[in-house]
Amino acid sequence: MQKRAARKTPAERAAEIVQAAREIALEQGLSAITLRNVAARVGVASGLVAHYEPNVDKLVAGIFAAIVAAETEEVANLLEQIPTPPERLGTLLETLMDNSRLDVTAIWVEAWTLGRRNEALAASVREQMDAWQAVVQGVVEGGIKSGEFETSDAPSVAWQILGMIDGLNAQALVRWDGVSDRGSHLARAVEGMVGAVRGALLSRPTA
Amino acid sequence: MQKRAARKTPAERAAEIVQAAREIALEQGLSAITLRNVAARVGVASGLVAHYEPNVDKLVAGIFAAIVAAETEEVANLLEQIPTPPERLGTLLETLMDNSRLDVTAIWVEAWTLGRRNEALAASVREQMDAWQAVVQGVVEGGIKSGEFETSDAPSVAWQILGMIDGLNAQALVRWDGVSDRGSHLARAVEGMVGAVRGALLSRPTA
DNA sequence: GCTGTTATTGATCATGTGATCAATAACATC
DNA sequence: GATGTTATTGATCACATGATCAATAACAGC
Repeated sequence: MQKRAARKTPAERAAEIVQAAREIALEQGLSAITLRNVAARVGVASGLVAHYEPNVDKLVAGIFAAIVAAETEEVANLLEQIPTPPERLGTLLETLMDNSRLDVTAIWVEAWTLGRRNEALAASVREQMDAWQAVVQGVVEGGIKSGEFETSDAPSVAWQILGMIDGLNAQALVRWDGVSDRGSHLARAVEGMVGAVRGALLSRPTA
Repeated sequence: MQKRAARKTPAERAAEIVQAAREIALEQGLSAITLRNVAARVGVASGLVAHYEPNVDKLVAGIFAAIVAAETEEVANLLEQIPTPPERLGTLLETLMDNSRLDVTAIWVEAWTLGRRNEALAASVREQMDAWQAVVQGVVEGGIKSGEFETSDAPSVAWQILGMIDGLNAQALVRWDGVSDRGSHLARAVEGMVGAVRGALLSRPTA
């Protein structure tokens, strides 16, 4: 049993701390990111975490941004490989509604509230929302160009789609039962909004 | 300047405390409901609040339920006075999206996160979600009966509509700009979902 | 007016938070 | 091996939380 933690490169240690904070956020929420909590996970004194992260609020904001940006990028990359806009939008909905990202959803929801008292986090939230919106807007605009979508207001529609997804995911966080066919109901709603042919967004052939 | 708070009936004092907690929740959020905070607002010692509310977690859960239930009831009553299901659903969307209830939305969002560590609150959240869902489901079913809506799954559609509204409102909490015509975009989406004629949900004549 | 009930106080305890910093010890360099 | 740099510690501060409870004082009924 070693009393003192092994001495490491500042870069290494900093990475460890960020990683620990990320894990804590995903498992227990952003508000569980505390100096002592992170320190314990790394196996280090609390003072060391404070030494590397001069400000907890900023650490939280940074972790939030890292987690969410990774997801955005991942999905964006996935969409790039899909040829047609309707399929792309359908995949977007499907991917975001598959309940495999509920931990990230929980972080979004918590950030909305925490941003009220953490200005750095609030800024990160706005930034990441914009990033998401840009991705969705790109898909919608692609559909307009190809003539498969018909809407005059791609930016607003993109925001709307995002809001719907967030709301439905937040709902699933608390109450996952009672709702069947979440994906196809949403697909139908979005079809109505972007002016697509009914069923156009279903990547799998209609049953 | 009176040192000691005037002696009051337990019922009176209890009502004061609940009222103070409600105001704090709406102004600063559920997590601002603390013994000392509530006590200060009422103008009594912190111990007295603890005396009337043996458990802060339950107080928070109760305040949440009171605030949200009042809103549900208010909207339900409003809808009762509207004759046709499409108009009723349109009014529902309009009412919930008019940004006059953002304080209540903030409480919903916070409750979703806080429910993670407050079991009583989590139970209240589920309860109040069910109440909302019942209201929406009633409207949808009315439209099915009248032949103006066409969907085979009223319960799921109701959940879906709720989720969308919540998500869009939560979004408005953080970022109110950049989105125009939130109401009409949503109306179009919901029309697609309930199988209504396009424009059927707009209470005002289409421009 | 006296007396008993009880609404109210405020100090206290155990915890938890972020932040600070002198002291320590491990490592690299000479 | 000695020396200097610096990663690391852990005690400490000020503050906030929920909860408890003996002491106090205001009121009602006699």
